[in-house]
Amino acid sequence: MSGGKLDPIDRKILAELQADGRMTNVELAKRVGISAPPCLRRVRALEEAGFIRGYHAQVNSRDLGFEVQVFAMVGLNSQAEADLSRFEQRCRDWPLVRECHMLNGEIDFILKCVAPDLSTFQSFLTEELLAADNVVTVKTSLVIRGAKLEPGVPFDVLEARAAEIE
Amino acid sequence: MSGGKLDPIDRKILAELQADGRMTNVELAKRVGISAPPCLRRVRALEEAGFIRGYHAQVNSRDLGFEVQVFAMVGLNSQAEADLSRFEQRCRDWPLVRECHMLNGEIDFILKCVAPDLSTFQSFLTEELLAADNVVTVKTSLVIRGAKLEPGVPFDVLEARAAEIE
DNA sequence: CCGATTTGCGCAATATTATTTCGCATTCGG
DNA sequence: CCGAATGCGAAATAATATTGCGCAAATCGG
Repeated sequence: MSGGKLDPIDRKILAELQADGRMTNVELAKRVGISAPPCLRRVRALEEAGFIRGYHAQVNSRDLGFEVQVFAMVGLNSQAEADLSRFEQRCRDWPLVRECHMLNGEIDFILKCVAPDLSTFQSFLTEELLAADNVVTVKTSLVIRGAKLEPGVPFDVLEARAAEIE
Repeated sequence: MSGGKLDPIDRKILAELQADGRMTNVELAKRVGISAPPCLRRVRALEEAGFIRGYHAQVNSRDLGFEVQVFAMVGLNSQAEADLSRFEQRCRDWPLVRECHMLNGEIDFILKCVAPDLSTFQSFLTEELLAADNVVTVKTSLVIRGAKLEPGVPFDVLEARAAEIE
């Protein structure tokens, strides 16, 4: 695993842990075809090297009382790096904003937001987001339903590419 | 935990497992202030009841060779339920599409896509997405950088609300 | 208000799993 | 062809998960 390159076993480990992050190490080892100790060493190395950023339980936000999900497309006045960074920091400070991506094109940022109800979101929108420095336009779209929510990366595509490269 | 309602310990469990999905049960028990066996029982019950949908390792897609992330805003011709469902099924079948949300407003769907490189994405865009039945407009925006990527739900907001309700 | 039922805790015992240690095989550069 | 480096896996040990109770507090019908 030295030079930062991954062999097929490493990729299999990542794929399995992406699919089930609580799999026991013995089960994982069985699936990738090596014994438990080297398997654990590989997992630790992958964590250490940053290929694995963390493990998270996927909670059902609707059941938890966050009925509203919204995508907000934000346009800024100035795209100077300092202003972009300042806006990003704002987003990090807002708990209702779960994701913030800087985009190219007319939209500068897209935010994925959650809220317990519409009025909570509206308050956030008008009092926080629209009121924020440097924000010019915000277009929001309510999520009606999530049709696909796959975490991470398509490992089947990755394997196909890896096979090509060989 | 009977009627589907959550007590403060359950919420703490969810918060902790959302933050670190591989935490051992003893550590979790320690943090939420009960002993290991009832803690494990609660976790199982939360999984069973669907509050926890699964556990996933968060892999670093860029390091894995998926350099390109794109948001695609899709407009359809017909919004009849059958047509919406057909499009959603298409999205589920496309590995490069990781998320698909149905929205209100002029945009019908927003897709979060990944690809190893731009040309792979362009091929997907022209040969698959734009060529798909019922698709009228697709606006794409490249992700320049991800400024905030918090999985799940803001438990601090949840706790604040829970406190109000009491 | 009281006893029966329910719910949920935690101790203690057992089964699984994680982690360390170490020796062996393979690879690689000289 | 040889020593160093890498990575595997068996075996031993340390932690953890899981099960099986008994017990206490809350709930409920009378």
